Amino acid sequence: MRYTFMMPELPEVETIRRGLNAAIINKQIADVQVLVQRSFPTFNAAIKESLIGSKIHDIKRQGKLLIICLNNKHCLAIHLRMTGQLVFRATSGTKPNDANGKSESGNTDNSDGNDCCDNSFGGGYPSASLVRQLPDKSTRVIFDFLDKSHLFFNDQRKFGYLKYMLISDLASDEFIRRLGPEPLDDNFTWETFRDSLPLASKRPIKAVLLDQSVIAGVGNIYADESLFAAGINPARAVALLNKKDIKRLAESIVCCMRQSIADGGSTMRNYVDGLGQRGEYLDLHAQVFNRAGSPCARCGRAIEKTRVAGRGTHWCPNCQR
DNA sequence: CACTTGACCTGTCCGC
DNA sequence: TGCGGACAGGTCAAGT
Repeated sequence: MRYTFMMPELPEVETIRRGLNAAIINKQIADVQVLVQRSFPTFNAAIKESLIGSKIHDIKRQGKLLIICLNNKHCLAIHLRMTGQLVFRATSGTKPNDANGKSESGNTDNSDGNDCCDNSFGGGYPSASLVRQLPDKSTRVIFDFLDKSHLFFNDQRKFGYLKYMLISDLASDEFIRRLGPEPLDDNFTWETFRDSLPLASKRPIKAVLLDQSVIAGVGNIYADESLFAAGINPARAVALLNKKDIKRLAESIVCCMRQSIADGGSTMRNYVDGLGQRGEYLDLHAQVFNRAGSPCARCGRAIEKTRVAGRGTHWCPNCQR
């Protein structure tokens, strides 16, 4: 089975949060199955007992971390890392005419609304033509709700994880405690960003943007895109940025992320043709990511792909100095 | 101390 | 067609 992947950075996680918010609030958990222990390392009989019977109360996000709050003072903190997905299915099983796999006509799924909400959150889910039966081999955790609907945590590469904890312990959680400012917070300003940057550092700005303690939620796509938008060479040392650069960069990060959320996030679709799935940021608005060799929208020179901070990095050598 | 690299995984793509 | 190897990216541990 081939399907698209979401690249879960802040806009994708926010898109998922909104979709789940519409789909699972107030649903009561009837059962939990952990198929791969490492995806939910602390899971045990006591946690299972605590989860069963609880209701989904709220869904929050901190950086790339999704937090499902329950009505029992606990929450599930979920990090999707790179290939994690949360897929809601209102009923179990697949569509009758899905039985022969991935026919091009699989749009049947969209026609009857809520039976499958793949496309509702994340954009990384299979397009309508690729509805797959769940669980599948990437399924790690299954939440069964009392109304017979399900939430699947799928994660091909097993890097993502679930954590069960008291809501009151969130603030002291080591991962959350270290997160830098949230670019989408109302009180986020370029000064906030500046104060969080290691201003004397010789590290490349791209590496620093990927550091979640500097700014929360930026990953490889939005690092590249916001550096392009700000006209800054990804390899430039932070110490060589001036006030104008920092200001432009802060604005670019916010702008790219807002645009991406409006587009439903980013989906890597190099495996399938698009058939109406969400997550169209890369198609509609990305300027450099995955566009090596294509002409720069600003100057026409070919976009290059190099390696910065050990990551594939896309940029325009002419526009980014 | 500052910074970089490798490990964790699995599936896909590319070249032979 | 099949196989091996490079590659993808978020985070943290280990290395320089």
